[in-house]
Amino acid sequence: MPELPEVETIRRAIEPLISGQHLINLELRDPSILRGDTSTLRSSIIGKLVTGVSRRGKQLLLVLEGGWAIVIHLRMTGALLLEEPDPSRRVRAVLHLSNGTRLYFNDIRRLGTIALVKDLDGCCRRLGPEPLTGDFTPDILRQCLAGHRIPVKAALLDQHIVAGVGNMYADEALYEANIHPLTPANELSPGQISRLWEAIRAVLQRAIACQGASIATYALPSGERGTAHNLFNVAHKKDAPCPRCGTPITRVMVRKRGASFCPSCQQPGNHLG
DNA sequence: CCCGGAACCTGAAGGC
DNA sequence: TGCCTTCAGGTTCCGG
Repeated sequence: MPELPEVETIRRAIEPLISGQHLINLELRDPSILRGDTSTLRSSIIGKLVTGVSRRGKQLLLVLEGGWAIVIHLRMTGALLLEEPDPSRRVRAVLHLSNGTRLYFNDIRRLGTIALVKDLDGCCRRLGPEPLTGDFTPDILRQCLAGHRIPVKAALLDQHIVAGVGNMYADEALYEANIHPLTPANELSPGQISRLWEAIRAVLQRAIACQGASIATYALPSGERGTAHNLFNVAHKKDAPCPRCGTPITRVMVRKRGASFCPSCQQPGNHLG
């Protein structure tokens, strides 16, 4: 599933190909994926210069001249491909650039969305902090989690608390920080906050270096697969031995979401350090 | 604010 | 073999 490392990998791949080009056409093969005031906005972005490609959380932002932007969210099964896939029946939209580059928005389940926005700041304002920027400190993380009695696993998945972390990397970060997923977010000790902060950043950076995790349908724009899943300790590892202690990895449901963890290394009430 | 549940969506996997 | 149910997971919305 595309989380922050996967979206960042896609951003890095397409940025040099489309930045500085003009958007010739936004071909909508399945108009239902488009969000926002469609007809007016669509006509106002055609022909615009793409000034850059950025990312906010799991959202890919194609920034256009004049304050416009195309905001792409891949959700579960979305992909941006440089070549038309075969079969092509799941291509929902195609972006045509002035240098001939085409970006195929492929999405099996049609949960992914494309939004055309004028107010980029406004559309990202509700997201929590970016975990890989310099202003994300342990104290910022502490502030984000304060006041939330919900399980820390659920808090990490809430994009309004921290942006970009999804199910896989939340499980990996909690494992690396030795924190039980059901620990109330506002009951983490200073030491746990500090370890979790470090773990979130390490897990995400490592995954970016591996160009993302291709557990299911995720692929780079080139069609290649990422290799970050080879580093996973707990995510999608139910019943496998914990790399540290050998205890089989357990999977439980936390607020209707699967949570994989080591029941020995990540015990509740581990307020050590 | 806090929480649970449903909805969106399709393909894989499991039960019978 | 085939039908049926469940699950997977990101996000939003709605009700208590």
